[in-house]
Order: sequence, then C-alpha cells, then structure tokens
Amino acid sequence: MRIGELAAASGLTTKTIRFYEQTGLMPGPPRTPSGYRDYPEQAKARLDFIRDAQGAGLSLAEIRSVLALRDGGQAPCAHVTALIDQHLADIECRLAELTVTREALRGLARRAAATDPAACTEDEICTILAPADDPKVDR
Amino acid sequence: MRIGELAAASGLTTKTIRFYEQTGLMPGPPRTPSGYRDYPEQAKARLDFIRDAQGAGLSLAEIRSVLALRDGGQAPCAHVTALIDQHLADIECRLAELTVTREALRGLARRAAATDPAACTEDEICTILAPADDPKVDR
DNA sequence: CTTGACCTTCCAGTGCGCTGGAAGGTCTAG
DNA sequence: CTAGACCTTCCAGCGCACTGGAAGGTCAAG
Repeated sequence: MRIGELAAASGLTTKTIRFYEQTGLMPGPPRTPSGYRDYPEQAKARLDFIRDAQGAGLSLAEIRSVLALRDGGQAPCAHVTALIDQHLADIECRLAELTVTREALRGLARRAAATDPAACTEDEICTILAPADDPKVDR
Repeated sequence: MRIGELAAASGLTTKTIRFYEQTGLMPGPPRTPSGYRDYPEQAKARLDFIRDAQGAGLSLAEIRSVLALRDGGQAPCAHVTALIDQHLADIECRLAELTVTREALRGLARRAAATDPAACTEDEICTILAPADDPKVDR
C-alpha cells in the first residue's frame, strides 16, 4: 500500500502521514526498490487509532506515549486511563473558566446596550470594556 | 515615565510593551535625548484597557481594531458591541463542544474501568480508545 | 517519447502572544 | 572610575499540528 492509498483510506493527507512518521507516531515503513513507502495493512488501524485518540482530546505527544508503550510490548491501559482522567479534569476546568467568561461577556453586553456613544470619552477609550469607575469586569 | 516604570505600573514586562508598540497596539512614545521611551500618563490607561479587553476574551487583533477607531476619533461602541456579541456566540459554541467532548471522555473512563488489560491485543493498540467493534466514540 | 499522476526529500511558514538573548548605550551611586 | 541597573535594537524561538512549495525521481498509459 503506497502512501497516497493509505491517505485516501484514512482520510488524511500524505503530508500528514509523513509528518507522523517524522515525529515518531508512525514507524518508518519498508520501501519499494524505487524508494516509495510501502505500508502494511496495520498502518490504517494505527492511523485510525491516532484519529480516535485525537478525537478524545489527546495531544499527539500523549498519543505518542501510548503508542510507545504498546510498541514496547506493554498494554497501555493504565496510562490511557490516567490520560483520560487528566483530560476530564482539564475539561471541567476549562468549562468552568468559559462559563465565567461568558457571564462577564453577558455583563458587558448588558452594559453595551445601556451605553450612550456620546458618553464615551477619548481618555477612557471605551466605557463598555473598561469603565473608569469599574476597572474589573463585574458580575 | 520610562518603560520599566510603566511595566511595573501596568503589571506587564518591558518586552511586552515594546511588542505592543511594534504590533501597533501602543503608539510610539516620545523619546528622551538619549533615546529612552518617555511615556505620558495615558499610556497606563491604554495598557489597562488592553488588559481588560483581553480579559473579556478579545484577541490583540480585535483590540487593535477598537483602538484604531478610537485613535481615528470615532467612538468604537458599535464595533465593540458587535465583538462582544460575536465572542458570546463563540463561547456558547465552545461550551457546547466541550460538553460533548466531556461526555465522550466520561464514556471512555467508564469503559476503561471495565477493561481487562489482558483483553487488549497488540493489533488494536488500545481497546479503551479504539475498540475494534466500535470505531467511533459512542454517547 | 511524452504526459501526468504519483512519489521522494528538505526547508520554511502558519497563528497567537509573547519571551529570550546578544550586543551595545546611558545613567546614577559609591 | 567602576559597578550595576536600566535602556536600546534586532533576530530568533516557543508550542501545536500541520501545510506549502521547490526540485527532482518513478511509473503506467497513450
């Protein structure tokens, strides 16, 4: 299987597959006499795995670490479980942050609706975003 | 006011302030005879504004556009209002995405808890992340 | 024989918001 | 006079996951 075929089968580009090889996610495949990459069947499964893992929010570095364990003959289950838990915690955290930012923005939108453009002086730049008497975004 | 003093007053680094000047967020200040930057009082207000706007989730490019209006003598209210609305929509969208990812990760965590490491064969790489019979992350 | 699709390597750039370092100038205190 | 704290410019790099392009090799069909 040549790289273009594998790309089509996996939905990636040849560029991306070469990039994965270069960064240690994919092993270098055997070559044809003329130097073309010649992939075995498992290559597609590996790319599928990478896609799934990315879909779960893992970074390429994390995926690399999982694959390294597997390639070393170990079951990466424990490691994967830890990664999943960590990402869950991460996401909870970002959800909380985003929610706070959303509330802040809603406050700004309310203020914007109540703002008279003429009241905005040059010194303050913009009373919606940074009112003189209320430096921090309020609740 | 020299750049170090302004940096201390605003909580930024001198590097960052020079970077803001370079990228058009801050006007180039007058210089002392020896070439040192000599900032007027308003510089701090402008940096504070940038910080507040960033806190509201605006990118430096967006902040630049607001400042450009203001510097051009226009009240940026309408523009700011549009940016706020757009960011609110953005955040709603990302919150929704993150929530979906969280549910997917919770599913994975459940599966991980139920997985026997011995069941994970080499071909599949990892049955938690990419089970052979269930290629896409389920609900 | 030529065309065109495919493949190879290597180098460089994207966006974002800085950050680091080198090499040198200036100012103040002791 | 010297130390050291500050300032100047310019160039380069971070992390992330690619993406683009140049310059050239290979292969099958017409």
